[in-house]
Amino acid sequence: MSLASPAIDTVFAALGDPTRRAIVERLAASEATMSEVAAPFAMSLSAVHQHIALLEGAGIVACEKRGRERWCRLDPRGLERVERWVGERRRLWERRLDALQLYLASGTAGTKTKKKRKRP
Amino acid sequence: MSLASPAIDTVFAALGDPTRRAIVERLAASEATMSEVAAPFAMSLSAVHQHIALLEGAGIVACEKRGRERWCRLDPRGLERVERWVGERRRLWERRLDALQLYLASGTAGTKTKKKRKRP
DNA sequence: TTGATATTTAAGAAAATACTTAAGTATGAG
DNA sequence: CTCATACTTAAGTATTTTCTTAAATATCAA
Repeated sequence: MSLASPAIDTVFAALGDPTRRAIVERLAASEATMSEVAAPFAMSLSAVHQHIALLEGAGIVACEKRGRERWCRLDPRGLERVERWVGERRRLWERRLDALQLYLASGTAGTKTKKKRKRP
Repeated sequence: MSLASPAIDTVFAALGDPTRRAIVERLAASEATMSEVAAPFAMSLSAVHQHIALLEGAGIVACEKRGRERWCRLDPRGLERVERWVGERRRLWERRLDALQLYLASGTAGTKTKKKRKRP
């Protein structure tokens, strides 16, 4: 029943493949059955099935069986986790850059890192 | 001289590997030389070198040689592209969900998709 | 029931990745 | 110049991933 979200590792690995990103792209437009998803690809249905299973395991896609068809749709929570992971790291680094800018602008550069130095 | 940014494909593939994400994580904290980056990992320096080269090729990390050391730091633009790609798809799908909610709430459900239907 | 459709599963070939070791090159210190 | 440090590069092995074919299973329709 998978209450815990899949390891972020799994999520990134899933998006690492171009076919799977194309599937995400397709499902961003609308939900679709497996055959519909598979149609544009030059590979067997079985291969696409495996890709979808992987996306499902990563929490990026959620599927539901209706009759003999499997309807697939995007699970925004999977993508959200990627955004958060990437965004957090980027902002962490950018804040550091900003701090450096301030530091350099303050004219303290070249003084090793003493507290403040009242100019002599 | 690489004016164009690397294919989004390359960027996602780069982040698909756990070691490389750990490197990103490390560099989000501060820039570092290759040896410093490599230190915590249980693999050869050569392997880490290859990972860093790949991250560089993907535009996620930017390096600069100072003397005999190679200093590496995060290039926020690489991560930003991932955020954008993922965010755009997620929002596209979520907007569609919202529209569906509205549609269902409007009491039009079950009427196939005619324009509006003034209630009879 | 019988046949067609829509997956699903299993097993293995093929291709791509991640690592290793070993042998380079470049730079700094003495 | 000589030695040690800090990477770099090349080549090959190992593992992982992707994709295929073939043989199920499940559902629908007549």
